[in-house]
Amino acid sequence: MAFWPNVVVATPAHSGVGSSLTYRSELSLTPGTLVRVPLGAREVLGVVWDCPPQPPEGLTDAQTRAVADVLVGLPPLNARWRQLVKFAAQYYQRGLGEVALAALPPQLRDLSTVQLARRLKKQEKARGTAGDTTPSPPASAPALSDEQQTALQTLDTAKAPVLLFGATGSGKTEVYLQATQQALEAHTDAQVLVMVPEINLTPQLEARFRERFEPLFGADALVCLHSGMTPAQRLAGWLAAHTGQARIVLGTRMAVLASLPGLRLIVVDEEHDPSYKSQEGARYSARDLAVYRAKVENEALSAQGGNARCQVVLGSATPSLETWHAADQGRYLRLSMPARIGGGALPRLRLVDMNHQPKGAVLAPPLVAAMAERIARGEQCMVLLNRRGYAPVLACHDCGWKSACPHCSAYRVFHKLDRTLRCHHCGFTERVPRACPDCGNLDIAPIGKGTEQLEEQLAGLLANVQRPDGSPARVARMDADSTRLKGSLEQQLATMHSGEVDVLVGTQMIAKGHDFRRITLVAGINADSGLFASDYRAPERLFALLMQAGGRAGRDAAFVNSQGSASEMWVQTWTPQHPLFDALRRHDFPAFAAQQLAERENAGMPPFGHQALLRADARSQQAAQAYLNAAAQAADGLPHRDEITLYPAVPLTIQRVANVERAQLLVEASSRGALQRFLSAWQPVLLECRALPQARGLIRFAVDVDPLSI
DNA sequence: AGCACGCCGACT
DNA sequence: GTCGGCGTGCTC
Repeated sequence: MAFWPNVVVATPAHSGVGSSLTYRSELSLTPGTLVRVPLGAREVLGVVWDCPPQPPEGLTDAQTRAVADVLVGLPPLNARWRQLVKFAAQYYQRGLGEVALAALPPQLRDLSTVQLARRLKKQEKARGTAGDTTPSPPASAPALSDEQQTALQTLDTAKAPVLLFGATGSGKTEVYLQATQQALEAHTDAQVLVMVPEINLTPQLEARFRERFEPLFGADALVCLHSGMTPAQRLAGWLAAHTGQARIVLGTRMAVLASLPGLRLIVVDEEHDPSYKSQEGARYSARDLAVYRAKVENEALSAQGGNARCQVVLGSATPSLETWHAADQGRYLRLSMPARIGGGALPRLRLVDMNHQPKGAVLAPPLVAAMAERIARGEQCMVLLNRRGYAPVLACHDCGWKSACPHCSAYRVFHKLDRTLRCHHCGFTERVPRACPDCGNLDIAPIGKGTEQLEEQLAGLLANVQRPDGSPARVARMDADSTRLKGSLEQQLATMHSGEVDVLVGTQMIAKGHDFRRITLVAGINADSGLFASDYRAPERLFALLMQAGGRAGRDAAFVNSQGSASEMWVQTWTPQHPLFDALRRHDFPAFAAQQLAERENAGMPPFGHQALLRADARSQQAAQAYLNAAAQAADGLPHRDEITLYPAVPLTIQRVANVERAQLLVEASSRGALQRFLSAWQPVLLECRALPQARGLIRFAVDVDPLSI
C-alpha cells in the first residue's frame, strides 16, 4: 500500500510551481502533518494538505520522490488552521505554502526530528510541574463600571464580531481581561488570542495579563508571539500554543496565524492601527483575518453542537472606517464605552492657527507659556512631532544643493547628535559635510524641524522654568533613535514615570498606549502635514493619532482634580477650518466617521468600493511602468474584467529606494467578489508578462489587496 | 521564496 | 590565485 501526499512547501504563488507538490509515502499521513521532503538538492519542511491513496494523474513515478521524514509527536495542524491559511493565501494572492510556512516558527524548518522530540519532552515536563505550583490567592478583578459590565455580558452572548468602541481610559483592557477569564473558565482547553499593533505595547499588556492570570493558570499559560523574540523563544511559544499548553497568546499581527486548537476569544486591541496590515510578504490584515478565523472556529463549533463560540472583539477609541461601517450595517455589534474610568474628562482642544503666529516659530508662544505653567505646577507635558532627526533636509543657501540620498528619491535627514546625514528609506549614512559638496560654501543650513531640534529648542525655551521644588525643567526625547538599544525604551519610560522628566518630545510612538499619570498637556506640532498629502485616509489617521495622543492627558482623574486644572490637547495647524477639528473638539468620533463615510461613499472609495494594487520594482521606472501597463493590457477578456477599473501605472511617492524604481497600478471594483475572481484569473497572466521584452529589468511584482495607502 | 550554479571585482 | 558579489533558473 502506498500513498501520494500533497505537501505544501515554501514556494510562493509566482514561482510557477502549483500550490502543492506530490510525494510518495508508505504510510497514510493525516492532513496537517508536518513532514520533511526533498526539494531539489535540499530537504525542506512541509505541511501535508491531503493524502490520496491513488497516484496523481500526469505525474510519472520517477518524478515523485519519497517523504523523507515525518515529524511525529507533533499533533497535525487542524482543519480550521488549514482553512485559515488557505483563505489568506487565496484572498491575498499568495502561495499556499508561502503563507503556511510563514505561519510556522522559522526554527521549526531546520530542527531535526531528534531535536524537536527533545523540545517537546522539555515542554511536556514543564506542563507536568505547572499544576504543582503553589496556589496563590486568585487575583482580584476590580469592580466593573456599568458600561464595562454591559460590554462583558454582551460579549458573552454576541453572535457577531464585537466592536468595543471605548474612549481612551474607559477601561477596555479590563474588559479584555474579564472576557479572557470568562472564556478560559468556560472550558478547560479554551485559548485566548490577544493582539496589539506593536511589539512596544506587549510588555505592559503582558504584565497586566500575568498579574491577573498567573495565579489562576500558572506562568506557562501565557506566551508572547512576535518578531522581537529570539528564534528559540518563538518556537517555544508556538509549540505551547499548538499543544494547548498556552491558554493565552499575546502578540502582534503574526500571532493571528499561530496554531490555536482551542481558540475561544480573539482580542484585537487598537484595531484601527495600520500596523495590523502586513507590508511585505503576504500582505494580510491581521484584523480581517481575526474576524475570518473566528467565523471558521464558530462554524466548526456549531457543527459539533452545543453553544460554545469563539468571540472576536475589535477595540478602539477611533475605529477604522471599515469596522465602523460594518457596525453601521449590523454585521458587527457595536458596544460603546464613552466614559472614562474615575470620571475623568477628555482633554480640552486648544487649536493654534499657525497663520497668525510669528513666522519661523516651531512652537507657538501661547503653547510654550502653557507648558511652563504646567511644569511649575508639577505636571508633565508631551509634545508630538512625527519626524525623527534634527532637520529633514540640509541645504546650501548659495548654490541650492540639498542633502539628497544618492540611492533614493528622498532627502537625507540631518542628525545633529552624531553629525550624520541619514536616509530613512535605505539607511545610507554619511558624516555631515563641512562645506557644500557642490560649491564649497560653508553656509549650509538645516531646513525644517525634527524631534532632536524640538528637544533642543524646548530645553532653551524652558531653561528658566522651575518645577515646584525649584529644580530646573527637564526635557527628554523618545523616538526610534533614542530607543534603538535594547532596554532603553523601558529605561526612558521609567524616567518619565518617576517624574524626572517634565516634557517628553517624541514621534508617534509616544502617542501609543503608555500611561503617564501626571501628563495634563499634550501638543501636536505640524500634525496636519498629512492633510496636504493626497492620501484619502489622511484625515482618518490624523484624527486617530490626535485622539490617541490626547488620550495620554489626564488619565489620572484624581491627579488632575487635585491640580485644579483641566487637561488640554494643543494642536498647531495651518488649516484650523478643517471639519476634522470640530469633531475632535467635541471628541465626537461618530460624527467624524459619518462625515468621512459619506465622502467615501460619494467617491466609491473603501469600504464602499474595493481596491488592490499591482506593484512593481524594477531597474528603471520605465520598465516598472511598462510591466504594469502590459499586465493591464493582458487582462482584457479575463473573467469579471468589465466590473474592474484598471488605472494607468504611476510611480510611488518615493519613486526610488535603494536604487530600485517603484511603480504601481490601482485596481478598483465595486464588489469584493468580482475583485477576488479577477485577481485570481490575473495571477498567471502577471507571471507571463514578466517575460515580455518591455518588462526587461523588472525585479519583482506583488499584489496588495485592500491596500492602506494608494 | 530559497538556494543552487555560474561568471566578474577586491582581498588573504 | 581565492572569497564573494548577485543574475538566472529550478524545485514533485
